[in-house]
Amino acid sequence: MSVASDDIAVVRRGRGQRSRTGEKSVSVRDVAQLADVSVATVSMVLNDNPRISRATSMHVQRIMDKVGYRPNRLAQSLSSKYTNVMAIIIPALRHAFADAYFGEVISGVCDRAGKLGYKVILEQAKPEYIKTRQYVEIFERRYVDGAVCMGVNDRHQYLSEFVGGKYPLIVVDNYFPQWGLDHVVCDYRAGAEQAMNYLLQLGHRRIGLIYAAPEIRTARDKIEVYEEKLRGVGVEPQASWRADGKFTEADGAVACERIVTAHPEITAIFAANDKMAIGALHYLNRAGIAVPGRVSVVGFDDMRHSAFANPALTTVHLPLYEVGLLACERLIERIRGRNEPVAETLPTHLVVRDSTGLNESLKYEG
Amino acid sequence: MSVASDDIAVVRRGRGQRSRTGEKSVSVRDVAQLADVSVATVSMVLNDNPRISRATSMHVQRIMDKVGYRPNRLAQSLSSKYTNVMAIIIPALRHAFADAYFGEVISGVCDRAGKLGYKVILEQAKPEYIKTRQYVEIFERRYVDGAVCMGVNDRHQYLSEFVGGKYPLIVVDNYFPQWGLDHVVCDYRAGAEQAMNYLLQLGHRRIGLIYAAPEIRTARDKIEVYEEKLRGVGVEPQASWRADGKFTEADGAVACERIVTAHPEITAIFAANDKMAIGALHYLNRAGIAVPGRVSVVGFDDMRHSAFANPALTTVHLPLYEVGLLACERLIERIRGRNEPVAETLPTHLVVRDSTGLNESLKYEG
DNA sequence: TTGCCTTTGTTTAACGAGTTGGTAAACTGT
DNA sequence: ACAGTTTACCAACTCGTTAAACAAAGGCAA
Repeated sequence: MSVASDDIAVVRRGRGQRSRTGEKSVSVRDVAQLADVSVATVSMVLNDNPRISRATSMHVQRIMDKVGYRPNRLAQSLSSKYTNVMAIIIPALRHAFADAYFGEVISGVCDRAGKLGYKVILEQAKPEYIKTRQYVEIFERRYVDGAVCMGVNDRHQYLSEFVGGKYPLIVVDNYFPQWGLDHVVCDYRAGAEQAMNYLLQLGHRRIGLIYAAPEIRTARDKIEVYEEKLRGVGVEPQASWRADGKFTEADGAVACERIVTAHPEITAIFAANDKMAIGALHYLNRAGIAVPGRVSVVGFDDMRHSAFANPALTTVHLPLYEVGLLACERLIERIRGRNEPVAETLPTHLVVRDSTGLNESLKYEG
Repeated sequence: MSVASDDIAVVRRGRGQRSRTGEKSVSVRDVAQLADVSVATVSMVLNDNPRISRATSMHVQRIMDKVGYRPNRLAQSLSSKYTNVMAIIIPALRHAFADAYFGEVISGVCDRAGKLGYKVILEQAKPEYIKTRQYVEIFERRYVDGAVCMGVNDRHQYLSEFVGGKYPLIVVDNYFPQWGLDHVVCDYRAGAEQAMNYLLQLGHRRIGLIYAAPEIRTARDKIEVYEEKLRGVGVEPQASWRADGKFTEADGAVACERIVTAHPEITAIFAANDKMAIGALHYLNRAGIAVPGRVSVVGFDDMRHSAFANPALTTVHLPLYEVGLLACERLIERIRGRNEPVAETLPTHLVVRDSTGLNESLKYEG
């Protein structure tokens, strides 16, 4: 017996992965040997295959616990078709992850993914990234099973490569009806209507618009609703009532200044996101223009800190965290085999705070 | 010749991984066969091993391009010891990724990681995550080669498992001298000194403190410097001059209210981060307390939108993006074999804006 | 001509799992 | 006691890549 045990050592010769510090990690083979069963049995225990008896299963489990066996995910994925990893692709803006907008969605995706056994990798779609087709490379090289794609605009033709569902992809907060992709979006039109209706109710008629990124379908929706709503009350929107704020505080402030100085008759500003709205508030404060006394401001997104702006910002709440949760779920369904495209639209609502008030000029008119 | 070619088909029987849509992907074997060389040669071409002649290399390259061969990363990692993936571990705060503080660091890590050929996965250290030791599981199951760890506090004993460098880990913005881990931190003490020195220069003596998370070493540093600096000018800091703002706008506002109502003699507030400072500004505005007229406010972090607060926030700038870049670099060095711990400290500087001014009460005293 | 590097490959065994056809052994029914 | 069935498991191969050991041919000096 004692001599024969050498054979075991011989069988294991050369095997056993060593970590960078030289420790060997335990594999199925080790467990199988210790439990005195075949590797197949261990594998089946691992995936609780009904072909294994409860007794054997418990026995093997105990051994696994004892030696601290952890199945190597690389080996698992190599043979199993799935990696259980998804990518989040965000645009290559400066310090994009520091943007609360993307952050909320990412939080949602990560929370749900973690719960469903998926890991999440982060990808930034820089020009170089697009040019070298990395977005498809991550699939071909088996980094991920699927991708959540945010902040894409109409010029991003690369999305067309995902038509047909060869590689699972879900688009967040934009939609491409022509391609039959999955998407999860907030109801941007309804949100814009809520904002505009409220301003109109307060008596505002000459309303400025700080827009951004008209190459994004959902951003264009806001512009269109703005125009429709004004025309709905018989006001023809002037081209110079609007300016591009590029979704940033700084450019939002500049846009606001441009609009307000050129058109002192403007009594309200609709900003297409909170960052620009906060930029606008900042300019108005500096310029000594009372908010909401002389000019009302409405934002869009309901970022967490917008409630703490001075004055607290009235804005349209977007369920971005929920969008993330749902996008993650739908993506996993697609990974698991669904083939018909789905399109989810989540409701928005207006959050009234202190940056909006009655159109004061009404007092003199009425 | 034509008959013998059947053998080749026989060799390939049963091989070829199929994607979920049923297409077979091309492997080294396919390339080898087409190029009429061995798989080893293809592998060596891939890693441009000098043992391969230029001619053969070019020939194989051409075939790879033609058939669109993409090496399977799972298989590569399985045999190569490295995964080229790193984790970012952040605390389990609600919607943590939407926090600009973490976002800046994450941006830095991602940018540098992408450039150096690493992918980044996101992990949230929820209680459950800690309890089941997932932070070590990601190493044992070969998800990652290393981890960047943010927002850890002194109660997070799990970090002690990384002592000795078995698994590469780098700690951001906190330090544990006793464990010999790698860290990259901002110079929190210097930052706090810059803020306090400035307030003292402006003539403030009765200064309130909105602190948070004293279980974090770097957060404690700010508190200690606050006390030291006050004592340095002969003022004994009162316990009730301070309140916990929990790093959020809402609690920052509450903390500010508590301090200011209990101590009307206070002329300045030092907040341990910008979010709490913005909460404080919000409260002060609502309460009709002039900033900086009656109370000055200094923040900490220099979040992007702090410049657009009303009034624009004076704050201590932290090079968080650079911290991310550096953390990523140092981590990769550690992965590649460095064994001595490193500790990097990055300088901060004060950004003076509009929320701070001379102590007005000096007028009456002087 | 022999011996010995170099250069340039190839053969083959890992890496650590999943999977499937096959088959002893233990039951069941008669 | 014997055929038929079920249970419980194993051997052997799979996935796609790396790397160590081995081999053949060419160059060059003694």
